[in-house]
Amino acid sequence: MTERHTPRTGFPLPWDFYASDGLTLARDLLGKVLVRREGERTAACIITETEAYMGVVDRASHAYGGRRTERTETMYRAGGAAYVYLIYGLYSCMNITANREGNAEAVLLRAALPAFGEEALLSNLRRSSRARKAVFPESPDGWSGKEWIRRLSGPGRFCAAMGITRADNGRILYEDPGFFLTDAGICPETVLSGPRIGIDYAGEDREKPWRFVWNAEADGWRR
DNA sequence: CGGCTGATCGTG
DNA sequence: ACGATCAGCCGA
Repeated sequence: MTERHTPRTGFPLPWDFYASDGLTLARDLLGKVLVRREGERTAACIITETEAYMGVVDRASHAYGGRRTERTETMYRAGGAAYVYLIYGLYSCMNITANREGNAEAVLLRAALPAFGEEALLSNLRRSSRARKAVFPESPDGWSGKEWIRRLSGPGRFCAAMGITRADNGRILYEDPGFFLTDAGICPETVLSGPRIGIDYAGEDREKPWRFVWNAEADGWRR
């Protein structure tokens, strides 16, 4: 858990990286590195799991049927914007918009591997756990190894670790020096797809295999 | 393990 | 009311 160097992983990915359709972007995001600077602190992680939400015709999408509200407005932005919303009154979920303005396609970030700034990631997780302490007095502590990685899995936990909240909604990932994606030269090989999680209400779109998981360990990634 | 449950609040 | 969730607990 020692910081050795700042990630010299190159430059923010440009706007056209996000210009493809949601399904393509969902796959392309695997292995990319999300970097977030907050003051002095920098945290970064490697994206390992995504879900595509395919606009106004997708029954699972917040924008289904062309729904345009204050919340969903961000989804209609051109590719490269962060769409962050609060779910169950407790957790933040982060999407990245895809395609052109008006398409309302977006990719939910569901899991990642810690890449840099583990001090910040860990303290963010501790803080978010503390919020639950009022209800569950026993606070988990001393996470390590497998347990630690597991804590970056799940859209809510991922956002909690990275410190992402609705304050980040609408940030443009290709022109924000404090919040961007970069290509670290990671090329995921072992990628599985399957149905999306938690969308039982989506009728015929429930089974669409629009969730993508990179099995990093199978490609030789160890900690 | 797997399945259930309750927390909690913005959005519509 | 309800949800693109999570953690804890219970039973097997």
